Amino acid sequence: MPDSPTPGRRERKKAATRQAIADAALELFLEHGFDRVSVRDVAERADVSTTTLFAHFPSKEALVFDREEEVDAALAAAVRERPEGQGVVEALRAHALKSWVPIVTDPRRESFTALVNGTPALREYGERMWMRHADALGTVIAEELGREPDDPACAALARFVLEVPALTAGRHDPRATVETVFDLLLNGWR
Amino acid sequence: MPDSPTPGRRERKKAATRQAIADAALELFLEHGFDRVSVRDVAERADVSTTTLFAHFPSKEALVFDREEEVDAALAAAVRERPEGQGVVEALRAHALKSWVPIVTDPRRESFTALVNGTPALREYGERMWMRHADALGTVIAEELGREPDDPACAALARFVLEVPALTAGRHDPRATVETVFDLLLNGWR
DNA sequence: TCACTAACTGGAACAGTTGCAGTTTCTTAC
DNA sequence: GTAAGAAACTGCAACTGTTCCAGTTAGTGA
Repeated sequence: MPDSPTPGRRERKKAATRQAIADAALELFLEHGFDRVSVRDVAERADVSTTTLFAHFPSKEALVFDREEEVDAALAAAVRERPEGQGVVEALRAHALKSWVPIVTDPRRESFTALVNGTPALREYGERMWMRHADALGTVIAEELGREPDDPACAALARFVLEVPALTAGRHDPRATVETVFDLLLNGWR
Repeated sequence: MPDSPTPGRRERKKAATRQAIADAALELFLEHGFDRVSVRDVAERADVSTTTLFAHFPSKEALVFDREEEVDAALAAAVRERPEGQGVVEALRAHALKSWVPIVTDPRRESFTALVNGTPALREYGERMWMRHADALGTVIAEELGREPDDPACAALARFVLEVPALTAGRHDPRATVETVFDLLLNGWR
């Protein structure tokens, strides 16, 4: 949060435009379905040109996944600022339970989750974006453990941890699944 | 190999057309880069209409990943037909070392690998296609161990194993990476 | 040989995305 | 306060992947 003190009119208007586009998109997608709404429709509803829309979002799918920064930072923090003596895996388990599970199970997000899971393009885009954090997380883990930045075991751990949300998707008990998967990561197969 | 005995002229021609398209695509992609070649170019070179091209391949990316069947079958076989007393993880490790590593390290594939790894769209498409085998593999593992077909630990193991190729991409010693990752899967994180 | 049908064709159309030239609106330095 | 400069926005045309459609060609099987 570096720029709380009134970012100037221009930046405020820009943010407002972006928000208007995202809102229009979500509204239309939830009402008619992602595939039956064109980006021109979204732009129309938000009262901007499609050119402007693409100046704010790199793709149609990105309209749905607004606000996904801070993830890198949150992951890094979870690892770096873990309690004295706690292992990396345990720290990530705690982070998953505290930060991811509530999101998945939040009833207010139900329609949103249904939209994403019900649209292959969105689901895949979401997972792809999500997996982009793997490099950063792997590097942080390696750093924390004093290994080479591209240590294969650290890279593997990072990718495996990031698979967790995909593994919980559509299950009745996400919490239990998270526990199971982290047990596997910690203790190995058997 | 169910239809070796002369599949008839029609089927042979169809296969030839498909092959011509795939060949033309690879040739052009290797020469100019994936993004600088349009599907119309490919169709032109293969001397077919773009309509025909899309009758054989579901997307532009699919032109590159020809022939990727048998993967499900090979994975299932690796698990099911493992030696008496060998664990599932060890069986998959052996399969990875025997079947995947040689492909990645084959010098004849160098330019192909460079094309895929150098084109984000292709790399992501490849990984996505690859991950589609996760459900099947997870089910086979569960079955082999007498668990529920959607057992979370089995699903997790399947996804993790399928991440291995992605984890070896671009590393100087794929074999060592495979070993490291499977050690992690078998023994857990310390 | 003849009907049947799968493969192929050409072209139009649609949707996502980008480029471009020009306009509006905010910012900043005078 | 004003003028230069930059950023955001506009409208439109173009390109690309993909699909649709109506028709042609060429194996197939009776």
